Amino acid sequence: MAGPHTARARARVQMLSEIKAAALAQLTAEGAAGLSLRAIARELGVVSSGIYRYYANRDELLTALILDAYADLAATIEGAAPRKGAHQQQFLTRWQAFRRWALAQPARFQLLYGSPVPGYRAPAETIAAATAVLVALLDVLPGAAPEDGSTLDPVLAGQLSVVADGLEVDLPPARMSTAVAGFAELVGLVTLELGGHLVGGFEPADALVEQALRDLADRLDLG
Amino acid sequence: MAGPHTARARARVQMLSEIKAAALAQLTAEGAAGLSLRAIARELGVVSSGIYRYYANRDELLTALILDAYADLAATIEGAAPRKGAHQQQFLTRWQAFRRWALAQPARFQLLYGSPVPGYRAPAETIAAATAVLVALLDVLPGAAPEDGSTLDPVLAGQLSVVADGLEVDLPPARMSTAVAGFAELVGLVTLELGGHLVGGFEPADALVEQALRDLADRLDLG
DNA sequence: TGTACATCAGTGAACGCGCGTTCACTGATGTAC
DNA sequence: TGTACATCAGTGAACGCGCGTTCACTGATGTAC
Repeated sequence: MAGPHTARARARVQMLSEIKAAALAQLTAEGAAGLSLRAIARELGVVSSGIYRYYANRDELLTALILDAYADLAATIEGAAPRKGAHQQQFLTRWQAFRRWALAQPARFQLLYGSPVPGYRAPAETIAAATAVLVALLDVLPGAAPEDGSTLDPVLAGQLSVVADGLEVDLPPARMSTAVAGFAELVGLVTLELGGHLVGGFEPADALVEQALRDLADRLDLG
Repeated sequence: MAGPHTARARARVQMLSEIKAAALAQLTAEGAAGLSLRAIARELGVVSSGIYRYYANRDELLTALILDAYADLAATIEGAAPRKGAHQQQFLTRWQAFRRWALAQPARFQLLYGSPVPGYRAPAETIAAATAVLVALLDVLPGAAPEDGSTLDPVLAGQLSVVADGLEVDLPPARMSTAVAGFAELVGLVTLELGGHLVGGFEPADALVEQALRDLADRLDLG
């Protein structure tokens, strides 16, 4: 728990982060499935078995990369707009920050929201880390309930309450439903954009996403 | 172009499809990055170099799998609801068919909409095949323009018209915008569901998706 | 209907490459007295 | 401040494995006359 007090401990911290940096570079070039401990060792000028002083195996390194990415993404979103001022502005800024982060670092986005890495089984800690992102997005929505005469399926309403409680956000089921669907919309837009599915029509997709988010803001009673 | 008239030609057609079937099984087990010609050959009881009589290389096989998947998905959507009767019913049935296909064959969905396969460069034909899916989804929307006093960014409106023309669907920009965003929403919902991002809250996500699609239908002036 | 030739599916060996992980080791760094 | 011992980062060799692709070949199938 104590910080790095010795030269050895400081070197260790540095090496851990160099390994992750090299891994990220590889992720970008090859995708998660191509992540290779030997290639990382080569990159760092270290013999391949040396990596095992730092990560017990490939999966453990992948987990570290995933946890880092979730934390970085959540922090980026939060940092993009403080929780004050007009809700709509906060909303647009934060949700667009999600996209900007993904476009700037597509490999990390794919690591989090892309195809599952074959053979890798995510440990439970990653689920907790994932929620931080959703919380950062939902945290700027107003909690006050709108007229709740909506016709929501009772099972769904129950699920939505449970999730809202779990995330510790104060959103009524109807708005929560819209917000979760909106999150899926954002993930989908970025996925399509990165996958080149919007080529030939939109591209850059800024205007399309802007419009989608403004529409979403309306549905969330912001504005 | 003529069908298989000789035993040799018939055997060839059969072998092509056996290779693709084995490849699909592998895709399911290992993901696209783990697709191996040697493993396919082993599976079919053929020496590894034998595969090269059928596909010039790994990329060519991948392309064939992608083209097949797009075609199958588009056909499944079209087959789910004929173009007659209430628009909203057609819409819900077709869009839900997209999700059902994806849940039934997650590996194929990931191949189309998941992380790009490292080292694989999709040829232009795949783009054409991809549009068939979108057309199948958009084809059931009514073409009549709603009141078009919408405040759409003119650049975006232009892009939307071009895409609508390219797809040969008759949708005004405002509705096209909603439809494309809605497609992203569907892709995102399925992506999150398959990625296990909805675990602990929704799951099965049937009610969530149903609600999202009904909301979307409203925005599209169906119903 | 029969024969000569061309096509092509599948073989088997090889090339050159990469991977994750284990293990016994060396030598430098850190700790306790 | 100095010495004896413990820790641990990094080495180098090895195990056992898998991959895509090329090439010269054989023998069965198909075609033209």
